Formats: sequence, structure tokens, C-alpha cells
Amino acid sequence: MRSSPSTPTACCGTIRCDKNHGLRCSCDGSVGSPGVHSWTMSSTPTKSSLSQASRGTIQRWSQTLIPTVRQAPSDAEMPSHIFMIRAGFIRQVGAGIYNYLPLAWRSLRKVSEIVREEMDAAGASELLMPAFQPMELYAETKRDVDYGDLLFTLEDRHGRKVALGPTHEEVITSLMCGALTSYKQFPLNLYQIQTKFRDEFRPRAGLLRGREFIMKDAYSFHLDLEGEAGLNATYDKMHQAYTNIFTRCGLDFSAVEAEAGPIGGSASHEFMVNCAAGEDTILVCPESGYAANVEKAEIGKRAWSFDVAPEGELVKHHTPNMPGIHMVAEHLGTTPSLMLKSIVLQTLEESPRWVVAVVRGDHEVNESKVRDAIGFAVQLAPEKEARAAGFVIGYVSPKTVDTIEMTMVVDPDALGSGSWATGADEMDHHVTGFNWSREMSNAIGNDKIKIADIRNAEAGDPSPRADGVFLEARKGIEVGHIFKLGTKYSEAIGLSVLNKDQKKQAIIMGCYGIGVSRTLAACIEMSHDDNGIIWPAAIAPFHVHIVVIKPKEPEVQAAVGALSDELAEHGIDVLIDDRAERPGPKFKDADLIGLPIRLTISPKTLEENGVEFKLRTDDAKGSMHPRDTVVQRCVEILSAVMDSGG
RNA sequence: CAGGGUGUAGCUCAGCUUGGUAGAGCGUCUGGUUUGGGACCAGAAGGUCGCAGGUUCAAGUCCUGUCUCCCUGACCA
Repeated sequence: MRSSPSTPTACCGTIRCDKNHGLRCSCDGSVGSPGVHSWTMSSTPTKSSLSQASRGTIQRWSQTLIPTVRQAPSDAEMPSHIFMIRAGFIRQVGAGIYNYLPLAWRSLRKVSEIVREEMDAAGASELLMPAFQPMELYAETKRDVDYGDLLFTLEDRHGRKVALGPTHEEVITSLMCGALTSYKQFPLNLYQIQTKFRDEFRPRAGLLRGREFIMKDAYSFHLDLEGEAGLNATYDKMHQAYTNIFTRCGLDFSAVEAEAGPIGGSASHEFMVNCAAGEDTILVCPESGYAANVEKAEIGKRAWSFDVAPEGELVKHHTPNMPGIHMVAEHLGTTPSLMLKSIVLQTLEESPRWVVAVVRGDHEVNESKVRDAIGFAVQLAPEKEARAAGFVIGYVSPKTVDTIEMTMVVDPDALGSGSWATGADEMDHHVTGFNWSREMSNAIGNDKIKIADIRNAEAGDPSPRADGVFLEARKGIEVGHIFKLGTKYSEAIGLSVLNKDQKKQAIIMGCYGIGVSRTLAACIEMSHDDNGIIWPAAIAPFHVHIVVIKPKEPEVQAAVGALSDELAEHGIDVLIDDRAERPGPKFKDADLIGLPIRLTISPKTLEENGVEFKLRTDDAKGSMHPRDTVVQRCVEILSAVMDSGG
């Protein structure tokens, strides 16, 4: 079993000390003496950490904090939020701020450990940077503006402005300015697992979007894109490491192509946990395996032509006070999919130029795709300026290309009909019967219109990677994101070294994030039933849940002690429910917490020399299993699911 | 940030319209009876009604302000 590489010493089942401190419980180590643990410095050291390295943890319910509740606070709506509170994993402190109680912390540590092992194996080194970051660092990269209110800021007693780190590109880049001195040091990949702070507009859904959350972030440094030491090689390694991490965590996930977002950079992938309740939409090609998020997804080749026969005259209609395309469509007796939407954009230049993007009424313009199509970054034009230039905002039609100096880009799907409804370039008026070849002959003849994929992809669009196959939509929760940053930060902060040719060269960077606490929540969203959580073994807080019926009976205590010891010897983490509760609540709580294996011991099972065995995934009530082989059974099952990444 | 909602016991909520002794269920504690899927009986503890002003003889209830938390949107690990 690959779990628990450094489990703390357990004596009587209570874990209170780290193995290296030489602390031992002064009780006799027998299991039948609950409540008499006292901790003292021992004159004889504990067994070496080596010999105990693979021993599992034994934890008694009565000696930890697992405040399960029957009714979750009305605040909680998402299953992960509800169950984490009901099962005693977390408690809320403020909006987007939570206590991680012992069960949650154990799971978080297990995720972190998997992350560490895979990152280390991929050649990265762990470090820890401060959460406090001087604001000046952000001024250099202008992210104080880009991040804006998302940045938690505070002022110290001297009036110095400080930010609580939402990520650490600035800090690590400036660190490297003083530490990276030679081209011989590349490549370098550094990571940390740390609490991050983002003043989210709207924190929600428990750990899914907190204002304070645990994140693994890694940053790599290179002189080249290609080659063994290049960014691309490390990026691929990280892609593989992430695949390993989420597989080992037992998650059902997809790696999808993504937009780089405000962090900047050239290429990026998101790792999404697949689940219907996810807030992100991804599009997948069932044939080729292509997957991308909505912002990024390409659309396959679509046939188009300006020459579609007109169906009637161009007619002007009075359409006052109709906000939204749906109302206009209704008034004109048509549907948004038979209308043209002309969005006025401008290039992000010192003296911006006009760009008009035309899509079908039911489609959404994608600014990144417009950028790719025309070669310049664009943004939605400020309404005032657009009006001043002659655009009748709300009633813009493609005909504006004849009267205003601009670049016009049209999506192929906006050409599929011979008769469109669109704006009349006149306040409070629309037209019907708009025909491209008839109305736009001047512009078409002068080659003033560009045709390109400029809209968000949707389910049902042709796949960009397989002919005749259509994209399907899936929902997911983003748990990881990797970026090729390029030189954005190194140039802004002035990170460079002399290369072999003694020339100053900016450093190429990559960055790689995993939402550790979000992963926990996403896992529960993905894997639960009406009764509670269903943990994958690898990140369950414990592997085995022992329900003790009549825990005061000496024979029962002895049997539980022996069984849990034996399980721990095999590296299995055990939670013993030794509360003086009736069986009902114990079984309910076991389902709620959702450990992979439940073992029940009672005077009855002892009589039969057995243990009741039940997997969390079993619907039945569990069945009797011979005592002498039950440990082996647990080992086999846990090994099997953890090796297969489940 | 915009729109909507909320705040009374650890949790879920009633009480507010029409001002007059602070309520219920669950949970907790004590004693007893129970003991394989959230038991039963008897008893007990627990709330400056988010906060600050105001109106009133009297405010959980009416008025003003303020804060909190939640939901819907754009952003993101």
C-alpha cells in the first residue's frame, strides 16, 4: 500500500505526538483502557521512524472531534458543503472561511502528500513563500490593477501596503532575480502548498470557492521552449504529473484545453473533475478525445456562402423599448437563431480601431477568437465612444461596414439563411428580410468582410478534430490549471541571466496550480449518495471504519484493539467508533463520513468468531466475514482500488 | 459590485401583520429502561432576539441606520 509514508507513532490508538519527539503515552498500550492516556517524555526513544514508516493510524472517535449533525445549516446547498458539515469535516467561520476539522485535515494531508510525491517525482522542489506580499511587487506587473478587488490588501502600522497572496508569480520571480545567476541552473521547477487569499466577489458552496483556500502552486524557469530543459518539456511533465495526481486521488477527471486567463501566457490546460453539478462547461469530441472549455473550444469546419437566395423584401419595423434579442425576435415573429447580432468591439491599441463581430442571434461572441481572427486583442467598445462614431448601439447591422471605417468579422453560422432579422442602424428600428448578397454586395465585392470562427462553441457543433462528429457538453469542476507563461513576469520584474553567448536573456516561465481544498469538495460532488460521502480510498481520512456495538464489554474492547492493531500493521488507517451510542446513529454516521470499508464488531459477531464487513459502495447491510481473514480482505481490497486509482 | 433574501437556543424554525412574562422540534446534560439502521420515560441546562440609535409607560415585534450570512450574475485553484 502506498499510503502513510510517515505515520506518527500510535500506541493505544491515540495519535498525539510526532514520531521524532520521543513522546510516549504512559498507558500500557492496551486498548481496553480508554481515557487514561498521559503523555510524558520517555527515556527510551520510540521505535525508529523507519520500522514504523508504513504503520497505519488508529483513531478513536471518543478522543477526537467529529461533530456530526443530522441537519445541516440552511446555508449549505451543494452536496459537498452539506456533507462536509454534516459529517463533521468543516465548520464555517465567515463567508468563504472555514475551520478544517480533524477528518478534513487528514484528507487534505493525503491529497497534499500525493501532490508532493508526484511533484517531487517530476523533478520539482518544495519551498514555502510568505502569504504577505508587498504591494510594490504587484505594481511592477500591473496585477494590482488586473486583479483589482480580488486582491486582499492591508496596511501595516507604518502605512505600508501589503497584499495577502492570491498566487505567487511576483514573489517567486523577484526571488529568482537574486537567486538565478547562471544559464547552467535551468530548468528549475519550484512549488509550494500554501493558503491563498482571494477576496472573491461571491464566495460560495463551502470549500468549492473560498476566500481562503489551500493551493499547490508551482513555477518553472527555462531559457528555451524546446529541448530537454525547455518549457515545453516541463509543461508536458506537469501534465503527466497532474494526470497521475488526480488518478491517484481516485477522481473521474478530464484534461481540457483552456484560455490562459489573467495570469497571461500562451498555452494552458485545465483539469476538471467530471460531475453534473460542476459550474464549468467543457466540450468534448467523443471520437478524437479532444476536450476544451467553452471559452477555448474550436469549432470544426462549417460550410458557408454569401449566395443564399433572398426570401422577400427588406422591411423596416418599429421596435421600441425592447431590451434583449428575445423580445425583439418575438415582436418580429421570428427566433434569435434567425437574427444577426452585431457586436461593436475595438482593438486594444493606443488609438483603437473599430471591429464589428457578427454572429447568429443565439450565439455568443468570443473575444479571444476575434483576436485570433484579426490579429489584435479586442474589447467591448465603450458605448459612448461607439455612439459618437455613428454606431446605433442596440440596432447595429452589418451594413455599418459601408459607412464606418472598420474590420468586420462574421461567423459562418451567420450566413446560413437568405433572410435575416437584424438592426436597422436607426434608433428603435429593426429590419427583416436581410440578405447578405443583396444588401451587402458592395462590401462583399470589395472583400471587406472576413469569415471566421468567432463564437463560443456549443454542444452539437462540429468537432474540430473528427469529420462528421459533433461536440458534446459536459459539466466539471476545475481543480488544476497549468500555464505556459512565457516571459510576461520575467520581463516585468526584470528576471534575466547571461546565456552561453554572454547575452542577456529573459527567462521563460510556466506555472502550475492545484486547488487542494477544492479537490476535496469536488471529490464529494463527484462521489456521494443520499446517505453521505463515498471516499476514494486514497484520500479518505481513514481507510476502515470500525463500528463497535456495546463498546463497554471487555471482550469487545479486546477484539477491537487486536483487530485495529493488525490493520494498522498493514498500513491501514482505522477510525474506531467507540462512542456509547446505539447502533442506529453509528451506522448512519459511518455512511455519512463514507470511509471505504466498514467493519462491525459486537458480542454477536464475536460469538461467531467473525466481523461484519461492508463496503461503502455496497447497498446491502453487510455480511459476516471470518475474523482470521478479514484483515487480508481489507488489504486486498484497498490495495486493489488504490492501485487502480480508485 | 448589482439584484433578491436572511439574522430569535448548538442546528432547523415559530413568534412580528395587531407592541404587554422568550417558544417548539432536534441536539446537549442527569437518572432510569433499552441496545443491529438516527429508542423510550422522567428531569435539567441553554437566548443582552445581529448591532446602534429612535418612537413608546412598554420593542423580538414599529421607524432609521449599520453589519452579517445566503442566493442569482461576471471572475477564478
